[in-house]
Amino acid sequence: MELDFLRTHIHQIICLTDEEFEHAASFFTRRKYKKHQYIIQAGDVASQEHFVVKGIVKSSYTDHEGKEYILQLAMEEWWFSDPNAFNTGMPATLNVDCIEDTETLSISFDNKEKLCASSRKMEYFFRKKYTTGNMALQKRVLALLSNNASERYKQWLNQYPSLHKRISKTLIASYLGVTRETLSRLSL
Amino acid sequence: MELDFLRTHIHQIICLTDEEFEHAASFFTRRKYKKHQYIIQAGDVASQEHFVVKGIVKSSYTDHEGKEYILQLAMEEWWFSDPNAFNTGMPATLNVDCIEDTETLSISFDNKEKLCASSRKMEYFFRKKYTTGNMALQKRVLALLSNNASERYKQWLNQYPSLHKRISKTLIASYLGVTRETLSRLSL
DNA sequence: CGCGCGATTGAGTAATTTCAAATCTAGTGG
DNA sequence: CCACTAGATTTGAAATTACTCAATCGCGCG
Repeated sequence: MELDFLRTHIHQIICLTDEEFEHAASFFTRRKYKKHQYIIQAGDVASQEHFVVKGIVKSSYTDHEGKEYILQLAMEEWWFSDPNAFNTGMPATLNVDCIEDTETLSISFDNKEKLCASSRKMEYFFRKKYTTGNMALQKRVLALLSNNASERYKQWLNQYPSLHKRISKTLIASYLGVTRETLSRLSL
Repeated sequence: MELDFLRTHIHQIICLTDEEFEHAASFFTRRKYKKHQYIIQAGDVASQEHFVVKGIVKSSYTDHEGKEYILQLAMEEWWFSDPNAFNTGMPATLNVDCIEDTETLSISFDNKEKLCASSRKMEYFFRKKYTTGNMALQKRVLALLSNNASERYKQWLNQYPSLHKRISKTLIASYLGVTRETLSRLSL
């Protein structure tokens, strides 16, 4: 069941009793989205943080010229949101839509705060989640600063071997910050 | 005093009593470094997280060709470490050294965990700190993906107006991911 | 069969880097 | 106060990388 998947995920970091997990789970809602459906749209409020149970979503920013830049490609066991919108209550600037049919367990900002306030372990869990998120983001900044297109692509293939079968090269290019034509020309 | 500065900083997010703050403060050690001195060196363990009381440090990665890429320029009221080394115990891959004489309040990984375990409010504080850190990192990723050199420089000047007087353009260039020659040629 | 979409290829252009040299500037010692 | 030096910044010209726009290819599916 979907909740088991969340439970396994949480248990990689903390150990919850059945009651503790059920308490935590009660703050989440289960959601289903179809391929190409939007989960978050720029301009809307984005008060939910989502845990991917099944599927893949892409989180992206579209600039004034209509060019799209992908911030995250989130598959099973990843969390996503528009962090700025989620944490500040401001309108979303990102779009999130589904690359495959997707199921999530989602939690509102208020519920997340209530959950953290009521469960020491879950606050610890989310703190640790953010530290790993920080490490990943910093790694990506470093890659963008120091690696050329070919090296970034190689590193990406290494880091996410299971993703590249499920995602078009056009999207990978947009994640890496190059055009699809350039990605296509890379010799590796 | 240095601790007052930390206290003010913490109070932007949570409210601590005198005793609570003194308890928290007891986990930190005060440190002084001179300009050009290393605080963290690649290869060493980096078990401390640092809060800047005074001064500026740069956190950077040096690749096999000797090129340096700046991950962070941390001034007063910023936190820095080698996040990967700090959280995993692995040897540091980053160098951190002082651009000015610098004073920090520093906390070890173990002490940070003890502090969080003993103080609900401080665990909340660090969780919130990481969420804002995530937002900032994501903003930087987006800037690297979507903006050219000139736009990144403009955005940086806007975002950190007080920093550019204290930092050489060579370092700013390295932070922005361009050569100093390119930065020098930008018309803005 | 033919449409539609993603991937590739080609040619010209724009942005950035590289390497080298010239210029500027702040601090030091005479 | 001035000359001098080290470091930072700027400028120049050629080379490289990546982008743009356009055309072609490949393939699954109705």
